[in-house]
Amino acid sequence: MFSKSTEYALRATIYIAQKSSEEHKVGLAEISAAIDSPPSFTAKILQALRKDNKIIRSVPGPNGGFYITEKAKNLPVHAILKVMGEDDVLNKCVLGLDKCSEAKPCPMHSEYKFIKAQLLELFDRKTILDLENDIKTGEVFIKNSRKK
Amino acid sequence: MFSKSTEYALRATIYIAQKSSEEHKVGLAEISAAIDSPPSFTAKILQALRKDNKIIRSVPGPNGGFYITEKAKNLPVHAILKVMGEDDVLNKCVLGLDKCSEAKPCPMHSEYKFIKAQLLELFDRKTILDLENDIKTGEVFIKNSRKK
DNA sequence: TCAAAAAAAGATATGGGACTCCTTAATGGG
DNA sequence: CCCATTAAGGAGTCCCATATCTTTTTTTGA
Ligand code: FES
Ligand code: FES
Repeated sequence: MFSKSTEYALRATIYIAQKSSEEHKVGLAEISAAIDSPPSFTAKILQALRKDNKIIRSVPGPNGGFYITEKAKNLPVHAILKVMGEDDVLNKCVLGLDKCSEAKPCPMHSEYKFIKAQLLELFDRKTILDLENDIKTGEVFIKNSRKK
Repeated sequence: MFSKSTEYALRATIYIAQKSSEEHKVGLAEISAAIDSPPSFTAKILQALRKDNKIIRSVPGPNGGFYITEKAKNLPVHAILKVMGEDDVLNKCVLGLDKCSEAKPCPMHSEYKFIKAQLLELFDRKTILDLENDIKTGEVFIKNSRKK
């Protein structure tokens, strides 16, 4: 559904939300270990998220790292998708028409549109804080089991 | 959602269903013009669909081309996805875990699973014939408007 | 003020999807 | 039987997402 970059962005953001605060930041090494992502590549993605100035923040130097404000935790998943340039992924036509629209629908559209609406609603409603809480309260994961 | 190849495969199959029969086959040039896809690339995709021996058939030579049997028209969209190797696209985890499962769910899973189920159901229920009929009866398209 | 720590930035692979082109094989009509 | 027609097959190009490595900049704390 999403690119690797976006998947890492989502997982990293959730982890940062879980483990950091303005007083206690988390470093790149810890993050990429926790979400099982390539460290250098994750660095690039975190840079992108940070430059956006809305989602995460960072500070270099000793005891530096990444963190997220309580306010930013209320942003919906959609905000991350937007920064990652996948805002329109869900407006893509199933059959590959230029765009999925009521005006020029493909043969799948009349049935797909309801599912699409649910996806849009979900990514718009679910906040970073929600995802963080899910981890606290339920048996959910943001990392794969150790492979080999 | 799907790769370009798969999108072309779906559109091409629909067009072939619409315009061909065992007696009247349609050629590559006509197909790629009708669905607005690169001819040479489309040829590769049609080869793949043909080799599967389930979806479409073809005959070379004068008056040759591609066609689909009435029986094959009853195959679900899912069958095309399978041939194109995108069978598991819908079992991908939103956050990029190895697989989307109840056993090891990500924080999006509890809500996403219902949407996923609808997608799976749709691709399993909707047949090639259904899509063909949609074109006949409704205002739907399998090609973009001419661009410059 | 200096050194260590950590992120930022930049430069450089790599693999695969998307697409092209050329040659080969099969078919049917005359 | 030959030739035009059309699909099949194979080799190769291009670009971008993914990923790595190195160097620079910023910050902290001793
Ligand atoms: S137009 Fe194709 S899915 Fe909406
Ligand atoms: S496990 Fe992530 S979507 Fe199902």
